[in-house]
Amino acid sequence: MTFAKSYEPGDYESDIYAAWEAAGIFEPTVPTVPTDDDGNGIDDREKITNSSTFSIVMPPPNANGNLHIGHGLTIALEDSLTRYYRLRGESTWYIPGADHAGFETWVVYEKELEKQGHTRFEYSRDDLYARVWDFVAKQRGNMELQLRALGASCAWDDLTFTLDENVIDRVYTTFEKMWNDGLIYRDEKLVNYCPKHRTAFADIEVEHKDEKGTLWDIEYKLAEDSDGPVHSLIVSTTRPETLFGDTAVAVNPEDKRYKSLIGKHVKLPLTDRTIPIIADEHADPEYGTGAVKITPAHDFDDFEVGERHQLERIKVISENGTMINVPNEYEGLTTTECRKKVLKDLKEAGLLRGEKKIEHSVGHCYKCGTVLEPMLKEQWFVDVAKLAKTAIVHLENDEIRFFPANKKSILINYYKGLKDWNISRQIPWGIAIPMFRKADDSATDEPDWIFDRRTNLREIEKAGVTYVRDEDTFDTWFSSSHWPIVCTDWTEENYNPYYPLNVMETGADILFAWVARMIMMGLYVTGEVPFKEVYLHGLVLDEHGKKMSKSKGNVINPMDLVTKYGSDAFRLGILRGRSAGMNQAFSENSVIAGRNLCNKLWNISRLVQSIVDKSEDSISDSYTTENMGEDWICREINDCLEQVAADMENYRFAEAVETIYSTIWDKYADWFLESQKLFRNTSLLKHTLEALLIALHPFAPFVTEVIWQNLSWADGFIATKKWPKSFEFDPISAENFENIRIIVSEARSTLAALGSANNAKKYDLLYDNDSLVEDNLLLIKALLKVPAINPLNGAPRGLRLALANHEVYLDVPEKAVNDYRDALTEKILSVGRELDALNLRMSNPNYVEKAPEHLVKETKDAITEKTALIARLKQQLELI
RNA sequence: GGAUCUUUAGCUCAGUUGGCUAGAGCGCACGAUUCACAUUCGUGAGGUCACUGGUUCGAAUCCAGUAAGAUCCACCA
Repeated sequence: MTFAKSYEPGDYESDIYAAWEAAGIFEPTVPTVPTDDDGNGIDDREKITNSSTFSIVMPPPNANGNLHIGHGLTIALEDSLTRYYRLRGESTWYIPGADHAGFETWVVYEKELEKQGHTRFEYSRDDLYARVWDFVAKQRGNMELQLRALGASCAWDDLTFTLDENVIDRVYTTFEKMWNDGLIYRDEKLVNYCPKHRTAFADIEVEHKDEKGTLWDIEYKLAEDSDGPVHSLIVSTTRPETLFGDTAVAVNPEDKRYKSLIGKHVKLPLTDRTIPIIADEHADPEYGTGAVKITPAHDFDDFEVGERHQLERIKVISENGTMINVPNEYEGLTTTECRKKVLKDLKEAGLLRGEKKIEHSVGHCYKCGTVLEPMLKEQWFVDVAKLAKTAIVHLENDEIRFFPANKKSILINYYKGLKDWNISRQIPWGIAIPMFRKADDSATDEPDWIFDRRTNLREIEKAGVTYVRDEDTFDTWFSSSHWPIVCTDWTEENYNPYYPLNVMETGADILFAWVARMIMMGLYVTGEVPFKEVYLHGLVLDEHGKKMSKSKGNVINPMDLVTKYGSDAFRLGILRGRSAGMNQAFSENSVIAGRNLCNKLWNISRLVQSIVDKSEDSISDSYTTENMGEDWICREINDCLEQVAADMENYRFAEAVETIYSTIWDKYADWFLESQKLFRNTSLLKHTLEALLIALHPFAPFVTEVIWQNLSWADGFIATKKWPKSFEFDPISAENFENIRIIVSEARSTLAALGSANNAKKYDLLYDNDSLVEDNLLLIKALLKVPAINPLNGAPRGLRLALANHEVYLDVPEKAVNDYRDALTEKILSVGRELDALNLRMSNPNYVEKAPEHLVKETKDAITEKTALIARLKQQLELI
C-alpha cells in the first residue's frame, strides 16, 4: 500500500475493524477459570494470578435501538481504557452487552400493537413475551454495527444479552437466596402506577415536574352536635375525586382550634359515611385551614397516617384509571370526569368553599408523561436495610475509588435514606418472577407462596397442591444489578481473575439506579465489591450547553459525525475538554480538530515512509541519536509517554489526548521532522513514529492501525503491540536543541514584527562569538528560512535579537532598524515590568525566608537574565 | 426543604498537593506557499480567573459569604 495524499477514514475503517475481529485480538488471553485434565473448572488461583488482567463491562445499550451521543462518549472512554491496558500487556476483557430494555421496548411494542388495532389484553403473558422476542430479534443488530463503527474492541463472542439463560439463572439464584434469607416480602403498599402502561414503578423512576394546579376547599360538616363555635371542618385538596376514599380527617394535636374535636366525626360529603377526626403531626396548622383529609389508598403521606392509626384503605381508583367503590353515579368515570362531577355536586350542595391556583410537583411516567397514580398494590419488595448497610461499610473502607471522588459520599448518603425496593413490574417483557401462589385455599397448611424456577409453566403442582405463577416480571434494575457477575461468568466454585472488574464506567445519572444496586448485589452474591473503581461521565449537552432532547430538535447523532469526519475524529473530539462527572457541551470543532490530527499523523507517516524508502540503511532494531534534535525528540516523547500513563491512571482522558496531540504536532512535526529534512536518522524515525502511533492508538485506533498496516517495515497489528519503552538520549544535547528553538522563535517573531513592508525574509542572520549557532548553521538556516547566516566580523550592526545568552543579529538596513525603534522600546518596557515584579518579590524578606529554596533560586536567576537582556536591548536602542 | 456541581479569552474547555509572564482547540487579524500535509506553515491580538471579605511571603487554586446557572434527592393536603 502507498500513502494517499490525505487520510480518508471512510476508505479504511470497516476493513480494519473486520481484520481485528477476524484475528480474534479482542478476546482475553487468560482464561476465566483454569481447568483440570478433564477440562473441568478448578479453583487454582496459582495458574492465573500470575498474569494481570483488565476487565470492564459495557453498560448494555438497548438491543433493538440505535446508539446516541452518550453511547458514543461511553465507548470512547471504555475502549480507550481497554486498548490502553491491552498495549500495557494486560489480558483485557471488554465485555459487550445488549439490554432487553424492559419498559422502553415494551412501550415501543405496545404502540406497534395499537397501530395494528390490537391491545395487550387480547394475549396471554407468554404470548406477549414470545411476540416481543420476535419483534426484538427482527430489529436487532443496528447497535452492534454501530459499536463496531465506533471501534469498540470488545469480545463479541462473550456478548451478554440481559435475557440470556445464565442471566436469568443467576437472578433466580439470588432471588431464592434472598427469599430464604427473608429479604423478600410481599406487601400491599402504595406504588407509583402509570394507568396508561398499567405498571408500577420504583420511586427512582418517577419524574417529578412542577405543575400549576388548583387547591379546593371543601366543607366537611361535623356529625355530632358541637358546643363550640366550630360546626364544620374545611379541608383543602388538589384531588377532590379521591374524597370517596377518605377514612379520616387529621388535625395537628397541638392545634388549639381543633383540640376539642379530636375523636369526633364528620360527614363525608356526597356520601352517607361518617369518618373520624384524628390527631396527627402530618397536619400542618400553618397550611390552609390546618385540617387535612386522609385517603390512605391514594396518597403516600396519607398511607403512612393510615398505618399509624389503623385506618381502612378504600381503593376508589382502579388499575385502568376509573372510579370504583363509589356511589353509583360516579362509578366507572375516569378520574378527570369524576373530579368535574364531584366539584359540580359539591358546589350545588354548597360545600365548595373556595379555590386557589397553586404550583406543586406531580409525579409523571418518564416515558409517556401520564400523571402517575399512587396505587394500592400487592408487590414483591426487597428489604434493603442490610444490603445498604453492608454497602456503606465497604465504601467507607475505601474498597472502591470514585471518579469524581465526591460521588462516594453522595452514594453513602443515598444508602442511608434508601427505602425498600419494589421489584414487581406488570410488563410481560422481562424476567418472570419465580414465585407461585397457592390456588387452593383449602390446603391451609401449605405456604401461600413458593419459589420455583419453572416460570415457563403457568401452573405447577407441589405436594398435591396447585400453585399459579405470579404474572409480574422483575424490575430490570434487579437483574442488571448482577451485570458484573453475569458478564464475567463469576461462580461460587471457581476463582475468576476478571471479578471484581477493574473499573465500572457509566453515566453519573444512573449512580443510584444502577451503580448503587450493583454494589449491593455484588456484595450480597459474591461477598466482594463488584468493581475496584468507578468512573462516571456526565451528560453530553448540545453546543450551547443545553440538554439534548428530541422535542428540542438538538439531538446530535454520533453516526453522522463518524460518517462525516471518521470514527477517530469523533472519539478524539468527544473526549476533548471533558472531565469526570461533568455535564459538558459538545463541540463539533473538537471533532474537526481530531480529524485534522488524524490527517497530520497520516502525512507525518507519509514523510517518514518516504525517507525510509529513499534510505539505503538496512532495517535495524536499534537506534542511536546523532544530533541535538534527535536527543530532544527522545526527551519529549519520554515525557509524553510518562504523562499519558499518569493521566490514564487517573482517568484524565482529555489531558492524555492533549499531551499526545501537542507532542505529535507541535514537537514531532514542527521541529523534529523539519530538522530531519537535513539529518536523516531512519532507524530513529521509525522508532519514534511507532511510539507516537502506539501512544495515540487507544484514542484513535483506526488511523493508527491503517498507518501501521501501510508502513513498509511494521508487522502485525498495532492494537496488540507493547507500550513503548523510554528512549535513551543525551540530556545536554537535548537542551541545546531547546536553545536553538528559542533562537529561531525569537528570530521569526522579530522578522514578523519588522513587517511585510520590509520584505523581512530576505535578511541574513549574523552571530558573534556563539558556538551553538556556529555549529548549527545549516539547521538554523533550514528552520528559519533565511538566505544566509554569517559571523558578525566587526562592529555590531543590524538588529540584535532579544536573547539574554546569545549574540545574534538580523542583518537589516538602518532604516528598518529605525522602524523597529518603537517595538524595541515597548519590549524594554515590558521586560522591565517583569523585572520589577521579580525584584519586588525578592525585596520581601518573608519570601526569601519562607518560600522553597528552588523557587527563590529561580527568581534570582530570572533577575540576572532579565537584567542582562535589558542592558543589551538598551545598548541596541542607543545604537539606533 | 436537603445536597452536589459550575462560573477562567468571542465560543467550548484545561489549569493535579497554593509558586515563573494563567494555557489549548476553534474563531479572529497579519503574513507565507512547487518539493509530507490548505484537513498546511509562521506571527500576533484577545483574560479585573463571577463578586466581597479572610488565611498566606504568595490565591484562578484554600476558607467564609454573595450572585447567577445546572443537576440530584425529598416534599408540597
